[in-house]
Amino acid sequence: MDDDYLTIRQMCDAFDVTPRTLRFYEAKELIFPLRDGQKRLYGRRDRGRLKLILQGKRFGFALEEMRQLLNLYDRGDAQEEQLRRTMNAARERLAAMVRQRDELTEAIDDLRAQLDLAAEKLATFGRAAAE
Amino acid sequence: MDDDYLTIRQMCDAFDVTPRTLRFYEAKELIFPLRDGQKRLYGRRDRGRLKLILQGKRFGFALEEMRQLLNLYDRGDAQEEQLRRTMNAARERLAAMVRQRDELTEAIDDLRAQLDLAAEKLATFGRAAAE
DNA sequence: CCACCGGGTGACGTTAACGTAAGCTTGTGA
DNA sequence: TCACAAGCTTACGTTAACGTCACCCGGTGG
Repeated sequence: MDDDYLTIRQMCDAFDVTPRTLRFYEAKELIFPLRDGQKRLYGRRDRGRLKLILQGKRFGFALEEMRQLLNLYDRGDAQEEQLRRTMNAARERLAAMVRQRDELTEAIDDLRAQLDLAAEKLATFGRAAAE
Repeated sequence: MDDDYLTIRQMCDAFDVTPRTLRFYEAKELIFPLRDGQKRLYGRRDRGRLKLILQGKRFGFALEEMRQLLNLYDRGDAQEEQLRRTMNAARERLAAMVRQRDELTEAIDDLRAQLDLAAEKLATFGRAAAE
C-alpha cells in the first residue's frame, strides 16, 4: 500500500549502481519505473526486481535470462509451475558454475605445478652462480 | 636445425585453432611465420610460442600480457631476470584465479541455499494440494 | 538574470578475441 | 583450359553491459 517511491539517485545509493545502469535495465525491460513528468520513480516492485537482478548477476545469469525469469513471475498465476521453471534454470546455472570452478581448479593446480618447475630452474641459476 | 615448417592448415590441425586465429595472433605480433611468397610457414619457434600462448590463455592471461612475456624471452639474454618476471606475473595470475574461485564458491553455496529454500516452498505446495 | 544542479534523451565508444564475407591469387588435377 | 581448393588481404560484424558525451529542460539560490 505505502509504496514510497525513490528517485533514481536514491536507488543508485541504495543498490550501488549508476543511473546509466537503471536506465539501461529499463531499456532492456527489466524494470518499469513510473513517471512523474519526466522523472522516474521506483516503487516496491522495481526494488524487488532490481534486487533479484543483482542477485542473478552474481550467479552468472545474463540480463536476458533474468528478464525471462522475472516475466514468469509477472503473470502472477500458476505459482508452482513458475517456481519449478525458475528452479530448473537455477540448477542448470549451478551445474555450469560448478563446472567452471572445476576447470579453474585444474588450471590453478597446473599453474602451481608450472611455478614449482620454474622455481627449481631458478634454483639451478643460484647454484651455477655459487660455483 | 631441422626446422620442418608447417602450413597454416597443418598448424590448425596440430593445435586445434582456426586460420583466422593464427593470422590474428600474427597481427597482434605474437607469432612471426616466414613467408614462401604469400603463404605462411610456421617453424619450431612459432610452434613453441603458440603452445605457450594457448597455455597462457588457459591460465587467463590476456594476449597482450602473453606478448609481453614472450618478448621477454626474445631478447635471449638475462635468463634469470626473465624467469623471475614471468614467475611474478604467474603468481599474480594465480592469486587472481584463487580469488575468483573463492567468489565462485561463495556464489555456488548461496545459490544452493536459495535452491533449498525454494524446494521447501515447493513442498508447501504439495502439502496444500494434499489437504 | 544567470549559473548551477538533477535529471532526461539519444548516439556513439569500449573491450577481447576472433567470425564472417567479399574478392584476389596461385597451384593443381581432369 | 577450366574449375576448384587453399591462401591471402581488407574490412566490417559480434557479444555484454554499460561508460561517456553532447545537448536539452525545469527549478532554485544568490
